[in-house]
Amino acid sequence: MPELPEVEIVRRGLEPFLVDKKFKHVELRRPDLRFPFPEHFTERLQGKKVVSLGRRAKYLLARLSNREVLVMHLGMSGRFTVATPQGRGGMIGEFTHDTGRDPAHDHVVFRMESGTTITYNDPRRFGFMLLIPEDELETHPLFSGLGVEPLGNELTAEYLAAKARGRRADLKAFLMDQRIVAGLGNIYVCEALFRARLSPMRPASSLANGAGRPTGRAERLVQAIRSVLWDAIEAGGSTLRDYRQADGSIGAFQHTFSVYGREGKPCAMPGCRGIVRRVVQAGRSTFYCGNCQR
DNA sequence: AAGAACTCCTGTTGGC
DNA sequence: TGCCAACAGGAGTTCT
Repeated sequence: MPELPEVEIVRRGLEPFLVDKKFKHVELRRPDLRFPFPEHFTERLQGKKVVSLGRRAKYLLARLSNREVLVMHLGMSGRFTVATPQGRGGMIGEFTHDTGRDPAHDHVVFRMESGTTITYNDPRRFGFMLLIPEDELETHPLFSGLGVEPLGNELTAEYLAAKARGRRADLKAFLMDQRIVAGLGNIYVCEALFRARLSPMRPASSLANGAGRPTGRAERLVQAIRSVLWDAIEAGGSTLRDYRQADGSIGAFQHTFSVYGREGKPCAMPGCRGIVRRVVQAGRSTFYCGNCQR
């Protein structure tokens, strides 16, 4: 599930229940996810207050009152559910992408002093949690090599061209590489390449000319990446299928993929008569229109 | 050093 | 209907 937009949506959903709140009790139901939990994980969290909840790439970063950072990655199937006791009826508010989750995969339960319970569920267990001192975050191996944030000022055509120069990898693989642009995944790479009308099989080096300057393709790609991520975040607000706000309102849900998962369907580009095709690159499905993506 | 293959794990889907 | 292979929104590790 989670690429940058989804992680950002999860961050926004968790923020009011975590920031300025203290961990009262943390329950681990297994010793590891993708990696073992840090030593004394529960003890190191209990009694600490969350100062802020941020995001870098696909990582959630909960800064704690003791200057440690709780780093959380959702992997492929990680999800959080928030349960809040409300009013006399004990009404439950839920923030989740999946009501039908199997409690057998509830691996971590955070009980906050506020009374909120936040449960981490992850069937495939590709997610993980770490505790890293705040001042070691930037130099930590997981973070030191990360590329630029696509929604920040650092993603420019010049940046992409400089990174792409001489690269023989496919454009698809280049964009999936977190060391280039941090936070893109299979869906949004496919969608961004569609918006930029660029073939996933084109060599990454074609984003730069002989002098290492960005081509028009690089300019288009930057705009496409930004727009698809912003649109996804905006629409993501409506993916909170089971989110009920205090007033009881429910978000609508909408999928607006142009190519992802649309093999065999007509291309969405106005005027294009192409059909969406699926190929496998580096073991991952790529969806694209061979007619208008060149 | 870059790039591709392999790996972790469980659940769902589509074809026979 | 049941069975089995393919596949799933990720990314570190290991190999060439």
